[in-house]
Parts: sequence; C-alpha cells; structure tokens
Amino acid sequence: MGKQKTNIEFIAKDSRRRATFKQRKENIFKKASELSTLCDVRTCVIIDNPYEQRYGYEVLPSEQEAIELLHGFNGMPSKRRSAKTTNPEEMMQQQTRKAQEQLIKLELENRELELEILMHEYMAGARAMNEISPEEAEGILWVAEKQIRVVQARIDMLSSKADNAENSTAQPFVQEAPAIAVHCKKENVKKIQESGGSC
Amino acid sequence: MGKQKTNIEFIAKDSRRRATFKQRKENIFKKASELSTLCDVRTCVIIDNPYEQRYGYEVLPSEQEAIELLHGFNGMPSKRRSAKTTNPEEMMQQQTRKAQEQLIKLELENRELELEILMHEYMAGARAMNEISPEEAEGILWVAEKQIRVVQARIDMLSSKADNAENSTAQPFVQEAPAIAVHCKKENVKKIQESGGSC
DNA sequence: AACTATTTATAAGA
DNA sequence: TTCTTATAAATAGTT
Repeated sequence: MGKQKTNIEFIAKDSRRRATFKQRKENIFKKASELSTLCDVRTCVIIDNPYEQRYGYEVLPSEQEAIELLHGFNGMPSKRRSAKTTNPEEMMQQQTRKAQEQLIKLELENRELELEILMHEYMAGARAMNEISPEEAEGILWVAEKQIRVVQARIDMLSSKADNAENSTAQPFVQEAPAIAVHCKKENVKKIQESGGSC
Repeated sequence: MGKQKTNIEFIAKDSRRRATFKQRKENIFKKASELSTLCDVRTCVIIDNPYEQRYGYEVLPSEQEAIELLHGFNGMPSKRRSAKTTNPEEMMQQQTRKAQEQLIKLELENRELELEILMHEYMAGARAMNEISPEEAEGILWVAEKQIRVVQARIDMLSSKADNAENSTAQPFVQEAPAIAVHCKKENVKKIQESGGSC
C-alpha cells in the first residue's frame, strides 16, 4: 500500500521502520476497535513497543468488559467448574440461559476478577513494584491460593479417574474460545483458532 | 472502505455482519503478522468468535517465541526479580547484554514456560479436562505454587517497606511493556499503553 | 464466495 | 520526526 508495492520483510532502515511501526500499530488498534464495534465482539491486541521504555495506563469508560475478556483469556474456571458435566438436555438449557447467566456471573465475580487482573498485571510487570499496596497484595494472594486449589482438585480428579475405567458418557463443559494469533519474529507464528478456520 | 462510506456502528443485519466479521478478522490477523515481520516485534491478537462453538489448535513452526510472548503477558517475573535494583551504570550494562541474556534465559526457562502456558490454557478452558495428564497436572501445580511464593515474597517486601521510611534511591527494574488494547462492546475500550502514546 | 467502485492505509518523499 | 501524496489494499454493496 503506497507509492510502491513492498514485500513483507524486515525493514532495515531504522527511521523508516520506526515510522512504519508507529503508523501500522495505530491502524491495527483502530481496526480492532472498529471490528469490536461493527460486530459487537471482544478484541484484544498486544504489540510490543521496542521504542519505548516507559508506558502509561489509560482506562476508557467501563473497564468491566475489558476485565471480562482478560478473564476469558487468563482466568480460572471457577464458574466453569460449577457447570460440570450434564446430559444433553441440560446442555441445551444451559445454552439457552447462557446470556442471562453470564450477566449475573459478571456482577458476582466483579471483585474476584479485578483481583485476578491485578495479579496478572503484577506478574507481567505491568505495575511498578511500588504501585501495589499491601492490601492489594493480600487480595492477589487470595486469588493465587484459589487457583492452586483448582489445580489440586484437578489432580485428585485425575488420580481417581486412573483407578476407574472410562465409564463417562457426558462430555465436560468446555467454554467457547476466542481466536488467538501470536506472531513472533519473521517466520514464527502460533495460532489457536476455530477448528476449520483459515486464520 | 468500499462502495460507500459507512459509519462504525453495530451492523444489524446478520448476514452482512458475519461477512464483515470474517473479512476484517482475517485482515487484522494479517496486519498483525505483517507488522511482526516488518518491524521484528511480537504481536498478539485475540478476537472472540461468536459464530463458532468449537475451535482447533494450530501451531506453526517454532512455538518457542509464541510461548515467550504469552509469558511476557501472563507469566511470573521470576527472572525479572533476580535483576532487582541496580545503579545507573549497571543498568546500562544490563541494557547492553539484554539480548544475550534473553537467549540464555529462554533456554533455561523452556520447561517452566511450557508448564506455565499449559496452566493458563487449562484455566482458560482451552483444553478439555481429559486432555491433561496427571503428570502435566503435577507440573502445573508446581508452577502455581511457585507463583504463590512470588506473591508471598511481595507481601513480605511491602510489609517491611511500610516500617522503613522511603530511603530508596535506586529504581526497581521494570521490564519494558507491550502496548495492550482491549476492545469490548461498542463504546467500551480499555487501553494499557506507552506513556506519551496516542494509541 | 466472487466481483468492483470506493474508501483507507501506507511507502516514499519533502 | 511529522506532513503530503501517489498508489496499493481493504472493503461495502452487489451478484
């Protein structure tokens, strides 16, 4: 796109690479925002910025939804577990009431989600060490401990399963997943995507 | 862009919304991939797909780098902590040796990172319950316990800090952070970004 | 899903 | 670096 067609390969010249980076990064965020609005879907774009050491933190109105997306990506399956296995009929009912339940869950989990996000932000170094209060840290610990209990329960489940033969007919409840694409270096790409998808 | 300029607002007609979604999603992934190649930066795009229940899992060559980006976003700061605080001179040296160190760290942390990613995938419901082996689960638990110790250390650090007055001159080491944009619903946008940035 | 008329994005250049 | 402009790409409406 531009005065000349260019191959997609590393831009050697620094000034031009910076210019391209800034412009394209901007546009990718814009496109993601547009898609979110046009189709009412949640989107998340993460782009490394090798040209900035420090960064700011901006939250536009209503971060609740943003937290929910991060939760879907990072979080623990506390409510998912409560669904457990069901017969096909119950499965359908669940499907039907899914939207309603989602709303209620969101309100109930509000506090928990906030702490979870905080924990992940902390772990990602997104907050300077001195920006977390002792109170927040305790909340983080609480969530982390909860995560361990979930994993421990998983191990117990697997252990007992090893003893019994496969006699389960109902399928475990698996939450619908977003498409994820991670791009690293020139040729290295990892994708987690819809089954038949081409992206 | 097209035969007629359109406002960025929810597309009511289902068939048209689906078509737009598919096309734009595709292009956002493409753009992110291009940016990654052009500027050698890591990018990650997550887009909810309300039109698919199931999803596949595709890994293109060399997922090590992909794991690293997910680690930077989700993971715990084990190596970051070891850097601790330094004087300005050491800071510069660190900066210079950063790339080298990064390589070594990647190899050493390989196993740990894989387990971490597995844990997050599990928590996100990205794997069916029966796809995790007891061995994997134990590895997950090991990582989770490690996370707790990190957080506990943080709490201890904050507690002792509360006793002593502010007498720290060296700044804590903060890893350079990627720009993150999360878009939800029509008007709701959350952004975590570089300080002076406009995106 | 494939086809255009247009709008956007953007590669060079100033 | 930021602004401008010629051109490549994306895409809205259509088939």
